[in-house]
Amino acid sequence: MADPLVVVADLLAPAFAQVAGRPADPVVRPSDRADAQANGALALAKDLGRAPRDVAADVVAAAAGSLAGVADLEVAGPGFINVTFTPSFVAGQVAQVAGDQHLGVRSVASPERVVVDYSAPNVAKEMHVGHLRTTVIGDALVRMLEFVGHDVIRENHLGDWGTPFGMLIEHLVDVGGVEGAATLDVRDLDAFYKAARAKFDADDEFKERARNRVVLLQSRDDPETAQLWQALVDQSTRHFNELYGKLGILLTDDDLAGESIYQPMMPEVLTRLEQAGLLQESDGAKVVWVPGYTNREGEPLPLIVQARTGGFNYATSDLACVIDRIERLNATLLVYVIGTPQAQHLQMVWKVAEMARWLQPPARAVHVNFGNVLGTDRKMLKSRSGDPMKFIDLVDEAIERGRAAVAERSRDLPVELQAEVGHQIGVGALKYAELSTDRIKDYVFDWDRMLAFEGNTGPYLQYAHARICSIFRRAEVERASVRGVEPRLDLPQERALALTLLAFDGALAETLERYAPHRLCTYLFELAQDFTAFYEACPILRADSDEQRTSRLALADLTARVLAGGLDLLGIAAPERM
RNA sequence: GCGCUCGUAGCUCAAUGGAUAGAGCAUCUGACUACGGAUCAGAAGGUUAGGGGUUCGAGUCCCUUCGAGCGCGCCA
Repeated sequence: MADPLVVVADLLAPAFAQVAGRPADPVVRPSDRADAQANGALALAKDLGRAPRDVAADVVAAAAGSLAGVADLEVAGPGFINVTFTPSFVAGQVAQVAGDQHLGVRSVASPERVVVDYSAPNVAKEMHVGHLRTTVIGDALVRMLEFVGHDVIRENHLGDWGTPFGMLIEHLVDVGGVEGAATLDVRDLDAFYKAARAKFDADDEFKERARNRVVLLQSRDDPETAQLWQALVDQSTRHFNELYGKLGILLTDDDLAGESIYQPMMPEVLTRLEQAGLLQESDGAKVVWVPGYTNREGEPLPLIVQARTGGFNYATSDLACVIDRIERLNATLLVYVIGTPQAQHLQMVWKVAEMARWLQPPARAVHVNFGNVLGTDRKMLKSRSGDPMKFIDLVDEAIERGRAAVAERSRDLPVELQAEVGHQIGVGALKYAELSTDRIKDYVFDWDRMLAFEGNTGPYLQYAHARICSIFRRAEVERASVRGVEPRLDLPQERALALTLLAFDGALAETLERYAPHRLCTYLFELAQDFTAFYEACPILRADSDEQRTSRLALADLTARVLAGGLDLLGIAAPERM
């Protein structure tokens, strides 16, 4: 309960209720013109048919004198109530946060079981920039949801099923079968896929083999086919895991929930749709008509759950997936971190799941969508060959650039640390660039900017953190020793830093409400800026007195912990030296 | 044709319907021996694509025009 906004909201609630003549909650928000601003009077004035200023004045009068920790309440503008805290109140709150393992972040009132579906690469296909987005954003959300107390299940919805596997498996047979899989160059899965596709298109005999192989695969009772399929999956996941490892992504083999595992459930999905009276036939296919959706000709648009040929498709498997997550995993919140182009498909699947009463309150599904990654030419980011940029190339280049920067600028860093720190900086820059802008919009990918180490970048935040660690090294003071200290907030920079430190909880809450990691990034950037301003204006090691020095060390320590903690929630390392 | 998303400073981006639209980069002016200069203080830079509407109040909501991108029946 350290967030001053919450404290003020609680304190003002009785005054609002008194003026309203009924329970009424103030809307309290941060403000750059005061410590906090309550603007509930504006909405209240409408209900009461009175002037906002008068209502605000009444609230202030009703609250006057009863607010511990508040130095001033002032009616401003069209009816805002500006709140200014007493320095001792702010200092006390900071000391409380500093003494809290959780850095003042409240856990959610009612923890839920949450499934986060993210990354979802395809077997025998190279991951590209699109996967970078879902992987980095999804991973950050997982960390944050867990931090506030939810029970989070990660699911990597691997693309490991479907008709392409006929040609992939036959191609694997041609290049050496199961033993051949081990020798595949995992760095060039696309070449494998393309070779298979080329043969499929050019060679009728191969095409026939591929079709037969799909039948064998789907029958699920041919050991040789299963073995070949497994070899492809294993080889691919090895590659994915290598990437996740380099990038510091939480996903492991335990989180794999590929499309293949839902195949056995497909007939049941149809049966249950039938029982619910939703299943219809159209042009020989089994479909569910979804209200509100039309096709090119303006006719109703169905969700096809069984093709004319009898095969199931991804709509069916996504429905099975919803059932599985709700009924087997007991999840109440399904988070899908998937690109915007899938929006209509997901909406239709969920609509059907609702109509069938599989997906109903409290359970609900959320689409955490995201825009495209563009090159500096404002067109989709492509490699030189014209294909989408490979994920692995981006990660490797980030690491390389991070290391180059460290080698150039951190010569005094022990050599054995340089490679590690360079890696952390490169990966941090890449991830921060992904996370720091509104995910819905397209964003421009620019190495030079993300690694410029200036402005709103990962390295800037890491630098601010490393500087604080450096202060403690020089001061030869144990970080933990200043942790109970209540800081003195004499200078404006000290006060500003303290207030920003207290806003961590609110920033994280807003981030999760909107599934918008860039909110947390913006907060951390402001915190780092406030710290450097404080750092310039308030000498720490050369403070006027021991008391002041300890006070400032305490502020510095808490800043470092919030920075490192916040970066950790984004999946970014905070090295102590760089 | 229908539908969805986006359009904010030269560039890259912020802004739960709230006061004078904020940062960073680039540009310009500065900073006692640099507690780590990967820094800080300041200046300049805007008809929020155009038009209309709702509201006490609109970058934000609604309508419309223009521009960019994406999706729309048996691939996933």
